[in-house]
Amino acid sequence: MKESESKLENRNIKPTAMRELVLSVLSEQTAAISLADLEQTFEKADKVTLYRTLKTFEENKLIHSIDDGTGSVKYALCKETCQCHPEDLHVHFLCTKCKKTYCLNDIPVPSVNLPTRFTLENINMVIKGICSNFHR
Amino acid sequence: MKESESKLENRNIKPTAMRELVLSVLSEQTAAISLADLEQTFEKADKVTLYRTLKTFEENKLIHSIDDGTGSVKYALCKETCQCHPEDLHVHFLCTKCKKTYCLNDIPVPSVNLPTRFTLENINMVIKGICSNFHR
DNA sequence: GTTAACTTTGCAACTTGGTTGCATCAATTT
DNA sequence: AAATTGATGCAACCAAGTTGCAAAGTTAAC
Repeated sequence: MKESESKLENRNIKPTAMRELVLSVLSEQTAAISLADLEQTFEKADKVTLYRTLKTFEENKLIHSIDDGTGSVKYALCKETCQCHPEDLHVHFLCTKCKKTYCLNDIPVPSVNLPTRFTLENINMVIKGICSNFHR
Repeated sequence: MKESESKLENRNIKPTAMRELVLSVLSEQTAAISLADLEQTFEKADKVTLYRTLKTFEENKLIHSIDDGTGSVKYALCKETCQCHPEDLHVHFLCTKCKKTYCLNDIPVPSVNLPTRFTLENINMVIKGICSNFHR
């Protein structure tokens, strides 16, 4: 069995050809990509199918979405063990020059002392700035 | 001179009637509000005017915007001294039950040790969960 | 192996939030 | 008062995301 196949099945996603393709595209990325980005890597693929594929992946925690404030949601692969719980989350970085959004996998989202009676479910932390590609 | 007038002028915003009205609505809020919310508080006001008013306010740092991932940007008043620099920023909280977005003014955005060659400009940190209104 | 049941895919069309262009109106300046 | 500048309002547009439905593909049952 192909690796992509088992990755999908591990997350209880039926491994169709389309899904394996999308997964492989996602695996190649160094930055998070949007639905539109994904669409453009395929010459001929329906936006809606890709959209639903991403939704399925996200629901099953194969990928996570990042709202970086640019108006288009980005997606990136989760780590094998990720359950998308607060302790699994990492910081994201949006470069205002190159417009790319990176997972800073090594930087966990810092914990916050919420006032009592506030229950935490999820945290979205996006840092904007200039990335190393523009500092060289 | 009215207080709202001077608040506007302090931020170099020409105090028109419309702008004073919008400012007063913003002042009344306990949660951040969207353009659509704002539109509804006025019986008769053009969406575009309100939109541009918010833009002007934001550019001049009278208010700040929060992208809470709901698909509509929210706005809230800045503190008097706010320059919207990283050290001025606070955490925001989106309640998944009541759908309101609150400024947690007392909780500064925690500082993050970025890898070298990453320059920080801004941070958006939104915590999702359930707010006190639903814990009573 | 054929039929039935279910899932995925693809097309069209729509919704919503945000945005721009342009004409009009108000206010400030000379 | 005429001229310049800025604010407002209407219409129309744009992009991202989303839904409905039919066609194609897959799986299961007989």
